[in-house]
Amino acid sequence: MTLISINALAESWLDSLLDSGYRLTAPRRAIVSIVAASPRALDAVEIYDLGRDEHPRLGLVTVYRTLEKLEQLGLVQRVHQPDGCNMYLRSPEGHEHLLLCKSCGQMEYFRGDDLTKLIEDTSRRSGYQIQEHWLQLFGLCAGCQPQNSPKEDG
Amino acid sequence: MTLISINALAESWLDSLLDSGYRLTAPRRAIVSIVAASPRALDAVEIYDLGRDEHPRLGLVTVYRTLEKLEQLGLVQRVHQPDGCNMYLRSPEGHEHLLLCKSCGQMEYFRGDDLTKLIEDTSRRSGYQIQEHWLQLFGLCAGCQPQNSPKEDG
DNA sequence: ATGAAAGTGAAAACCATTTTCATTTATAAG
DNA sequence: CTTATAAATGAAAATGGTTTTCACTTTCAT
Repeated sequence: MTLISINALAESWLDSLLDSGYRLTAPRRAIVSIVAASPRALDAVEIYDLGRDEHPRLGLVTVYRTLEKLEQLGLVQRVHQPDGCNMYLRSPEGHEHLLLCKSCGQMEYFRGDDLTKLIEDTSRRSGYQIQEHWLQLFGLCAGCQPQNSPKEDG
Repeated sequence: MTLISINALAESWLDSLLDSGYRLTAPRRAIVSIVAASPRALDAVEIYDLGRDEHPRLGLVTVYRTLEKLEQLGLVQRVHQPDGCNMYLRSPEGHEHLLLCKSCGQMEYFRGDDLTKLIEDTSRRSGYQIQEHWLQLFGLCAGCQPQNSPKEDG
């Protein structure tokens, strides 16, 4: 994703906020520019710290409130961590799932087309009407894998 | 699962605790009997409340500490909720995934055999070495679905 | 410019979970 | 059956991410 398209993404988020009746403020612009540009999930405090470079008076509360709005608009996805905390990541196009590197925090989306069948099968067998699902894979990205180790059985 | 086998399950958990060098105490017996017998995921406070019927002096802290041990022994599985809190559920036999009813809290395990292929494919395509995964489906169990509503597009 | 409503941020509140620490208890040894 | 001791307990306090409160500021329509 180039700088130009990242800026376009941030602009489109600001447009969405406006379209939904929200106002454009300096704190929101700072938060939007950071989250739209980040290829990895960030937690609220990271966004807060980065945001204060751009807008020193920024408050952590505003970070949470803005993320909540961006999530409601479907622009940002909340990522649940094993420790119960949340990180925030721009939404993918269409429905994809998350792949997170436990070492560097890098994330990628991947398409889970196969999952549709799994969910349908499970719904049929169990009788459940399935409304929502979480699939997150955790591991080591290519760059974080030990380069020298003999191949392992994983 | 019959009463007899539930009691056997609780006994086997107590044996596991002993085998790992832990002591058997009244609070632990109460917690084990509740969690081993429950077909649905319970949160810490639910276990605390149920546990005090059996052992009135039980403390919430002990519930957390015992659940931590049971989880480490692989006997209990922690279920992450969308709100960030945790519930606790006896572990399935082998690797299965969770299906939770958003209405009544009933849960079922289902086998995600198909997921193995998805994970392998994703690992190959992304270069990630995948170590862990979460798959949880949320919906309405058969009993909680609106019986009278006209069929919907879900 | 002006006013009303939305937005902000510091501080306080919240709440699930964890830590602290003095007391109690299970277990092994005698 | 005692006794010693290390583990376990529970009340209270601490923690830490997140949310609420509220007085003040800012946006935007007029």
